[in-house]
Amino acid sequence: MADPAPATFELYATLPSQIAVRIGRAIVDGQFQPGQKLREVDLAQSFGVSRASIREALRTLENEGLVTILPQRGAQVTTLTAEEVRDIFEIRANLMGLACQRLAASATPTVGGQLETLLKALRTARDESESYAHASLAISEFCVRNAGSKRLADLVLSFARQTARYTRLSLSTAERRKQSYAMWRDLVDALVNRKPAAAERHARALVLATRDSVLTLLEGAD
Amino acid sequence: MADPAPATFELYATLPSQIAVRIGRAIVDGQFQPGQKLREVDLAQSFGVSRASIREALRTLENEGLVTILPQRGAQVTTLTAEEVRDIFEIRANLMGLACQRLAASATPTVGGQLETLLKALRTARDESESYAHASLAISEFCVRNAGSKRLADLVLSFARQTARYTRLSLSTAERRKQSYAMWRDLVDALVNRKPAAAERHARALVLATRDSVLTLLEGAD
DNA sequence: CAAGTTTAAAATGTCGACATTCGGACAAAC
DNA sequence: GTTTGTCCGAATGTCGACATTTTAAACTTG
Repeated sequence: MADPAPATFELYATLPSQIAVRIGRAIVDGQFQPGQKLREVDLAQSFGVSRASIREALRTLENEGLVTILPQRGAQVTTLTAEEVRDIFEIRANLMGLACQRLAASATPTVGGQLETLLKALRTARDESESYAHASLAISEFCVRNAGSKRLADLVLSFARQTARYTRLSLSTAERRKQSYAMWRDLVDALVNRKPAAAERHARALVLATRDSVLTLLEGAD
Repeated sequence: MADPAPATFELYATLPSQIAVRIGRAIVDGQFQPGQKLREVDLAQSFGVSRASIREALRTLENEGLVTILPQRGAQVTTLTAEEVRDIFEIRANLMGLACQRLAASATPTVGGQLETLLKALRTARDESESYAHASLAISEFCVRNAGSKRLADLVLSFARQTARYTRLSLSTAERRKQSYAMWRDLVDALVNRKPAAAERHARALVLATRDSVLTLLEGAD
C-alpha cells in the first residue's frame, strides 16, 4: 500500500494525537466556531474512544492555542479578542522575520528554485480567494520549514493556524491579494539573492500588512 | 476574608497543574537532570495521586518544553543539543526585542521607577552568581510581564525556563556578570527614555550575548 | 564464550466507573 | 416583578484495572 504522506511526516500511532489532528483541522477550517463548547462525552462517542483519549487530545489542542480549557468548566474553541489577534500577528511577524533572515543566509540554488515555483503558483492563484489562501500558506510553510529550526517552524505555523480563519477572510478582496502578492515577490527576491536583513524586513512587513487588514475587518464587524 | 494572592493571580485548583508546577520547578532548578526518565508510577506514588493526574501534568510540561514524551516509551527531562540551545536563544532574543520595544513605547513613570529599582538590585547582586541570576530573572520577567501581551510574556518566559540551567552556568564568572549588567543598564536607559528601536536592539543584544557565552561553555565541555 | 532467541517483568496506552463541581430551573420571600 | 435560595441534571475531576508494547534478563545454541 502506498503511503500518501511524505517520508518526513512523523507518524503518531497514539489515538489522542490522531484525534487532536482531526479536531484541530475542523477548528482551523471553520467547521467548529469560536466559543463552541467541546464536550468530552460527545466527542468520545463521535470518535468511538474513551474520555481519557479525548482529554489528552484537548490538552494538545490547548497547547496549540486552538482550544481553551477552564477548570471545572470544560473546553471550548478559543475565542480571540481583536487585541489578542493583534498580539499574535505581531509575534508571528517577528518570528517570520527571524525565519526568513535565517533562510536568506543559508539559501541554496535548489531552495531558490522551489521558492520561485511556489511564487509562480501564488501568482496564478491571485484570481480566486480560496486557492490564493492555500498557495499563500504553502509558500509560507516552505519558508519556515527550511529555516533550519523545527522549533521555530512549529511555533510560527502554530500562530498561523490560530489566525487562519481571519487570514482567509482578509484575502477575500482582490486588492488585498494583489498587495500580498507584491510583498511576497519582494520577499522571495531578498531570499534568493541572499539578503538576510532585507528578507527579515520584508517578512515582517508582509505579516504586519495582514494584521492591519484583519484588524480593519474585525473592527468594522463590531 | 483577605485574599492572600493578588487579584491577577490565576489560581489553578486542579491537581495536575499543581503537580506540573512542582515537577517543572525541580527540572528548572536542576534537581532532575536532562535525560532522566520520569516514570508515571513512581511519580504517582511519590505525589500520592493516580497516574491520570501525572500523565496530564507531564503533557503540560511537554508543552512547556521541559519534558519530552516519546510514544510507548514514556517521559524524560528534555535533553537539548547545542544547536537547539542556540535556536532557543535566538527565538528568545527576537521575542525579548519585541517585548522591550512595546514596553518602551508605553512605559509610564511608575514602570520606569520600578525598572530602576530592579536595575539597582541587579547592580548590588553583581558579586554573587546565584543572587545575580535571581535578580536577572526578576527584571527580565518584569519587562515581559509589562509589555501588554500575556501570550508574549508566557512564551518568552517559557523559553527562558528551558535554558535556565545554562544561563546560570554562564553567569558564574564575574566578567560575564559585568558584561550582563552593562547591557541591562543600556536597555533600562532605552526603556525609561521611551526609545522603542533602541530598546529592541539592546534587548536582542543582551540575549544574544548570553547565547554566545553559553555556547562557548557547551562546546568547551564536549 | 558470543550471538541470537525466548520469556517474563515492567512501563505505557486505554478504558469504564465513581466523586465532585458547575449551571440552570423552579420556588419562595421581599 | 425582582431577587435569593434550593435542588437536580449534566459535565468535568480523579481513580483503579486491564490490554498492549517495550525492555532486559535468562536461556539455548553454534
